[in-house]
Amino acid sequence: MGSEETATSKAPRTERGKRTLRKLLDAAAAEFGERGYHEASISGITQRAGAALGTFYTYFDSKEQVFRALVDDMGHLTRQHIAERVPDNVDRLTAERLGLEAFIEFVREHKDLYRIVMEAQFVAEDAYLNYYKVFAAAYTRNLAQAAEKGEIRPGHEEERAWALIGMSVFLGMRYAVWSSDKTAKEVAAAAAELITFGLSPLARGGGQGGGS
Amino acid sequence: MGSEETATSKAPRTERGKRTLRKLLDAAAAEFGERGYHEASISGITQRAGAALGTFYTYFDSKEQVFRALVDDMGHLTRQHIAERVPDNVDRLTAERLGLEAFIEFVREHKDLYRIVMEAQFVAEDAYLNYYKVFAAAYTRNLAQAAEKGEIRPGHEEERAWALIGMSVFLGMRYAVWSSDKTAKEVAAAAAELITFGLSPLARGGGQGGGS
DNA sequence: TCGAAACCTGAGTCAATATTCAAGTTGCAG
DNA sequence: CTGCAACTTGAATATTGACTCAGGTTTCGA
Repeated sequence: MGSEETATSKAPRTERGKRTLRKLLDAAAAEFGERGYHEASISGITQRAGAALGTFYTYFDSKEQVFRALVDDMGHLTRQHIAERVPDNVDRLTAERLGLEAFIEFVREHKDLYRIVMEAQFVAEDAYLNYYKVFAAAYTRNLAQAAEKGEIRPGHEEERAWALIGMSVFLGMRYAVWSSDKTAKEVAAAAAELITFGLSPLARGGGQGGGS
Repeated sequence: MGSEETATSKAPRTERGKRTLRKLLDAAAAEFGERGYHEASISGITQRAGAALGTFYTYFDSKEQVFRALVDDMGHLTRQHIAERVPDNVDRLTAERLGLEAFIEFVREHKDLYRIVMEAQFVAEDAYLNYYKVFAAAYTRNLAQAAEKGEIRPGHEEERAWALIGMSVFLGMRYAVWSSDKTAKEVAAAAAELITFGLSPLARGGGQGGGS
């Protein structure tokens, strides 16, 4: 459905307008990311953008609207970044590892924006819900396909999808937002091992095989 | 050490005072849970509690302080509920399943309070951080012990702990907060299967041999 | 029973800030 | 060049809600 052009009436019509809109969006991302939705102020955004307070309302209807725009944008960027890093001819288990690695890297490069997505849960719940539902649906489908091909053991794809998303989000929070004391590769490798073999002592030989 | 008694000076000294404090805490939990931190108002809390606005400040210094008190309380309640449901003589893999089951049940019975914990990330980040750090530390220790006993394959206990916590949180959000279309048992069983054997098609069904 | 400490009350203070608007300034088509 | 639409400006408006306080009521030990 039309997730584009949320506010046609406010679209810029000149070059100058386009430049200003972009400055405002970047400034908004920085302001929301640093201070959180409620601490953030429109005047903070316009100051960062080097514009006057009133200019904001030339391009947006409200504080919440910019916020939503940023959340949606974030969904696209995340999916795009992961898709770029995961060739679609690899098997599911490899895709899981590469995907998680790409995700952690992405969060690291966009801490501010990622915070915005998480906060959306309390500011624009429907946008948040949508963000993860889209992810979960795609994930569930991928798992089901992999099960058919015999790449993974079949069963409970939906629960697995949510479980795996939760893993990614928390690992991202812990190892990308809060601290970067391990590389994305390391973390992804450890998690991939868990995802692939579980905790059972019976699987595999028993060793780790550690990363690089 | 002293994580108790955040505001000694404001502790109630009579029976009436204790009753009022309790009413305020319950009212605050309901108000924050339903409306979120910023939408919630002190007057909303006192109205629910059937008290006057000023009474609030007899027991709390600020809006944020009650909120923090609730987050801390939630940590205790969660751990307690899980501990009650997980006998400590069972092996780790069983404990994982029972723990997750208990967790989902708990979230279901305390949706409002659980929302508060999640929102703490943006209102009282240090309280939130602490909440999960305590969990992760205990989890990491449990995994390490289990590894020593040979109940699970050793390796990367910290990453595993965060991954498992993330799974629980997201499964709780999806299957307890957003919808209850599956029983806690079902969800826990599906996740436990993933945790135990991973996604690999070789585990379980395929005779792994392995055993000594 | 008495009085002081504890507690309760709610109108009023005060700061913050989202949003509006009337008056400019700039860009561009003709 | 001209003039109008697009854009910018920032002071003013309006609302909201956390927090205070001076004066009353209740509790409870002595």
